[in-house]
Amino acid sequence: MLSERRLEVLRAIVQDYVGTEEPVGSKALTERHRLGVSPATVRNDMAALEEEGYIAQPHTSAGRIPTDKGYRLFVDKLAAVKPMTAPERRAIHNFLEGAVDLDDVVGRTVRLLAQLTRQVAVVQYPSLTRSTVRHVELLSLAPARVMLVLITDTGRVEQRMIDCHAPFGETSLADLRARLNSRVAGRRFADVPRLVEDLPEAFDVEDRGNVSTVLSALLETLVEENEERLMIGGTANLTRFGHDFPLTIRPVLEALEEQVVLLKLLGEAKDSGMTVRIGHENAHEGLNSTSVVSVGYGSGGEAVAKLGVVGPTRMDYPGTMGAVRAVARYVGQILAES
Amino acid sequence: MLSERRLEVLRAIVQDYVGTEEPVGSKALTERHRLGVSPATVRNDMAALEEEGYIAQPHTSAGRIPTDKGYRLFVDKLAAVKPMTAPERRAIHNFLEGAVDLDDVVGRTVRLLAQLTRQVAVVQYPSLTRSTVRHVELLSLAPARVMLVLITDTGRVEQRMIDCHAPFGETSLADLRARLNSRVAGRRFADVPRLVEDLPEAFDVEDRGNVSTVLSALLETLVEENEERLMIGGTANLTRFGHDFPLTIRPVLEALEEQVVLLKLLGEAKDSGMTVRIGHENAHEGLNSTSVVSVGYGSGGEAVAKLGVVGPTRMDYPGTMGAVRAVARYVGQILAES
DNA sequence: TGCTGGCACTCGCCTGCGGTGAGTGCCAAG
DNA sequence: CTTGGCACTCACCGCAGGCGAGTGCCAGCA
Repeated sequence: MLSERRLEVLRAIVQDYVGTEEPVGSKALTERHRLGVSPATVRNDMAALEEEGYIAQPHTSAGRIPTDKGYRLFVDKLAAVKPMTAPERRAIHNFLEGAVDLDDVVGRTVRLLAQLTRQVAVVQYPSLTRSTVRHVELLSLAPARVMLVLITDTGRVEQRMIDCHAPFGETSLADLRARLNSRVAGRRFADVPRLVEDLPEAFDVEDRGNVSTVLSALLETLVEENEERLMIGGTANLTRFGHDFPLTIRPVLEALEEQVVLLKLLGEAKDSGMTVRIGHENAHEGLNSTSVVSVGYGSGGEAVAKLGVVGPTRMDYPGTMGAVRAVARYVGQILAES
Repeated sequence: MLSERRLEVLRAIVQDYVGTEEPVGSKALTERHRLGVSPATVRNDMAALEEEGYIAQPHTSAGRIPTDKGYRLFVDKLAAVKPMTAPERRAIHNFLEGAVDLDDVVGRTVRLLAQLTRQVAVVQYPSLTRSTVRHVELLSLAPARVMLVLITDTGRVEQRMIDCHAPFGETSLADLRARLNSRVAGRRFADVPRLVEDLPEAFDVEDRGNVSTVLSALLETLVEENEERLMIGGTANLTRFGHDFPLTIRPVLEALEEQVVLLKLLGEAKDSGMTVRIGHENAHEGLNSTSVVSVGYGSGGEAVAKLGVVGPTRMDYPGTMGAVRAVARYVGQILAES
């Protein structure tokens, strides 16, 4: 177990390195922090910390930089989430409040988060699977062609074209629309399959095929998890990444383009509370030199989706975590209001 | 006026520089191209070309690189759009054909374009203003709350929440829905205002206020040009930009994040035919070291939106233009089919 | 046992220096 | 108008030396 002072030294190293982006040495440490001991002592502590794998030196006779393990310890034990100041909170609220629809909410959130953290922001659209149905609309576009429009309580709209085997009469369609809505409106997605199971039986034989087609399209839309969308922003902040650019930045940009990767990334995070994945803790190789801070957000008490930021492992964790948490809270509020 | 050979020299310079990314000298030119003259002659020609502002040297005693003006002459007079090969065309078609909805079409297009050109691709969603109405749906969510859903012939869906002053009866709403659709379905957006002008008169006095509210919401949705969305992809290709990275890439990333900037960028392009904006021809400062190749695409003969790529001024213009044109054509086809 | 000051050592970074070579401009001759 | 020749420029490369931040180790002291 590390002594109290050694933890203090580690904290100082992380803070200084995050600030200066340069390896930090024993002398500089004692000057900038009131550790109450001499550089020589600090050197001994550093040697111990290095032995344990919390810090490393890029080359002999240079200062130390924290390792992923060092950051991990810092985040778990040494850092407190930095709360936003009152003016910041007000600014967040004002900025989000002006949103006119869901796209706008997500767009504003991503811009806000990128600006606050000066990092790349990722915001997942409120997920379908946990929300409830507000309305299902069926439109006849051609005799044997129906458009299904699904409206959720989060304001999201999903549409889908359905080709029927046989012409679908306007009255039957209206009938189906009415029955469908009376059964599923206000219900959770997960409950829908059970609720519509016996619907075809209520129809004439000649319509049952079409009804089933429509219902299965509806169910597909509901479970289609890969339809989950997200928005990213603040990629320009990647330029502040480090000196040895092209090599570091390229895989990150590539990873960010793959929605699948990002969704998995956010999905891996714990459902409640904040998750911080540091460097190699990220499964995706391209993100091995980045840290991901993510958290769930939702309109009620429950999380319906996640958001987070991607930045260099060398990031201001307390500040970033504070910003992420605050933004998640306010987005939840905004969604609950609308 | 420049002599035939000098134009030939300029073409050779552009081609070599695009290939090697290094200033090209007189000797290398005569070796790689069959100009039929000696290096000394080429030197004279180069001096003349520099005098006219078509090429420049980064520093004394280095080779020449084309200026924006040089590239301009190259694309206007010296380069032919390189047609795609048959296998490439097949690949494009196959790749786009699997799309299941509009989002997917746009997503596939942007990925395809980025991959083909190895540059940043930008695809605008089919624009509302030029398309036609397929269906208007009105849903009563609460007594005095209506959701308007607008479906276009390009498969795009726009929704909007409307707060009414007074409760809007279900039957009146159904009436409005029916009348509205009979008037505007299949009509162009531009014609809608004229077509619905006298609609309120057909309703009872107590409903007129609500009808007007709904209609003005519809009209707003129609003209709301800033609702235009677009998708970008291939940002990882920015890493191939040049050596002096951070400075070049940052403003480009920033510009790409501003949808407004991009929409304006595409909007400036000619309606038909391909547009190439080179370096400082781009109004936005951040894109002064990039070229933008854009073209309209559409489901019928008419363009409904634009797409294009953003890359370094030092790009393979014939190849890029060929790819952009081919992709635009096939997207048009796909949209027409669906 | 743990902290401290001292000391020799390492090694990345900066600077200055000459050599090299690609590329240029100019000129006189064909 | 083209061409070969020639002197000149200047970015780039490699090398050596000095500087300095930072380290590890050790002996002395509380």
